[in-house]
Amino acid sequence: MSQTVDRALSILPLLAEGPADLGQVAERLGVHKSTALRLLRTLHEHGMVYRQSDQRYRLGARLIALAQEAMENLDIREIAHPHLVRLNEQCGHTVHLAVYEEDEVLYIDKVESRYPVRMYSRIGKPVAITVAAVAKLLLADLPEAERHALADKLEYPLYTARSTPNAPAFLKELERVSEQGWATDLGGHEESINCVAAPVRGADGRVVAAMSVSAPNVVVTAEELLALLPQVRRTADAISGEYSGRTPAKDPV
Amino acid sequence: MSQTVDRALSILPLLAEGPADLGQVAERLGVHKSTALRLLRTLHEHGMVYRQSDQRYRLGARLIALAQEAMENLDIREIAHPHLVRLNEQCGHTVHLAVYEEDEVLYIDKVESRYPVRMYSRIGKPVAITVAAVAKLLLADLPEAERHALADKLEYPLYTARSTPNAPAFLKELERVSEQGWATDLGGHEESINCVAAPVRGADGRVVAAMSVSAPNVVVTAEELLALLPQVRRTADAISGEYSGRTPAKDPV
DNA sequence: AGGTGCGTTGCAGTATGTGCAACGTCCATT
DNA sequence: AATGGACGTTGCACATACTGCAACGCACCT
Repeated sequence: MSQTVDRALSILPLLAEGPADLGQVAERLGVHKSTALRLLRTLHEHGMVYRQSDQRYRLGARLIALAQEAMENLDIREIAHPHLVRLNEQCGHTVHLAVYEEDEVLYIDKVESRYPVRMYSRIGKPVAITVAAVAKLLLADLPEAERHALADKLEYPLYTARSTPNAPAFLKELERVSEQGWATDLGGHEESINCVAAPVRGADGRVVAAMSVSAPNVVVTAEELLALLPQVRRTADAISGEYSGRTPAKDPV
Repeated sequence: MSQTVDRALSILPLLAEGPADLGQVAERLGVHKSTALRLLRTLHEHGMVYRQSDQRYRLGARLIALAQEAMENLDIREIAHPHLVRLNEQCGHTVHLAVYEEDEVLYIDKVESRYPVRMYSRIGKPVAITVAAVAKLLLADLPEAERHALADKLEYPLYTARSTPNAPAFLKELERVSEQGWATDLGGHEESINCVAAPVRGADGRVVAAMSVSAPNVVVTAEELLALLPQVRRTADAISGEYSGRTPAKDPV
């Protein structure tokens, strides 16, 4: 809606790919160098971009700090965390918490496995939306129209032979997940990694978050991991209960 | 430099304090509601803000994802990580990596303690700049003019009785740190937590990052922690060596 | 019904952002 | 050393695109 702001914000994902100089930014924005310069300067004043010693721009520290605050403001994370830790203490595997927001699913908390083999994933990282167990739960709860629209819009990268191949398969899987109330990802993202996930629901029954336990084949088989399902569901339900009991977070006066 | 972008970006830290509705945003920006609406819409299109069910705005998922990418692009983090993990395996305590950027010091990596007592800190979180051991190392290396200007600009919150009280004390401490080549924080931030830190240097000898080992009094005494100094310095030097040896990261074609 | 608070829309005026062209600087090349 | 090119930077005139206003719609409350 606002051209100037629109252009300025378009610079950020561009820089996320890697550092770029003024000319590159101007070219990719399709504007004159002087225009790009002024936008970058404004972004710089706010600490959103940083000018490194070779004069090129990259994303700045304030951006990272802001994102940090954004996550700390999510009350679901705060409530869930101790539960995730407890589950990790019981089973030893990696535990994730994820939320859905406008076409993206992202991890907002993680407790590392106590086994030597660690998974590659990070808080704040967008999830492989078409295969991850937590993503299935979050999307399965969307209103039908939105769910279909999103499924059509998505791409279906074939990470492995068991990745969800296309929209119809995905929608079918979502329905199955919706009925059974839990989800799995058996090697759909990385060949040797399996996950079991359960939904966290708000007072109105809508899914507000999803949590999962993940472990590589070399540690436990898929069957052994599935045996943890009751524990995972109990944990998710406990979080749901605590979350529903509270009044939604208000501003601190 | 660009008024519109400037205003739009000013919304973000404002929302970082907590969700806000249109009226509040407009008021705090000092602009008309319709103006604020257009800015918020533009931010929304880019996923930087999210409109929750009660119509209020809060920071959005794309912001978090961007920050994530920003950190993954920091080559120093990538190089340092395995070293941090190794140090953690040796000593068991929490290990941090931090960088300085335009008046802020922030953690860019962390390996959790293997003792049951965990520290409160998070990747991406700005560091208590006047007391943290890593901050001392990073600031001690700034050009004198910049260092003095910054020291004057800072605030000196008294977290504990041992917090750095004011600019002169801070500058004196920085000189000491600069000479000895390492730094400590002995209960300056939280009464019972101590840290030992060492600098990571680039090929030109400038400090590009700093790493620290932290542990609460209940686990080890300050003296015991200080005994780890040689190990910490060795680790930091190893990272420095590897970082200097490499050509600075270029765009992947 | 009537009133209040909030988000939203269309519009006219002009402040504000835009592209241009020229300049300075640094680096590579001859 | 001298020349050329690439890149960031500046000042300026133009008109686009942003602003604030006022009116509207809507939901909620009394």
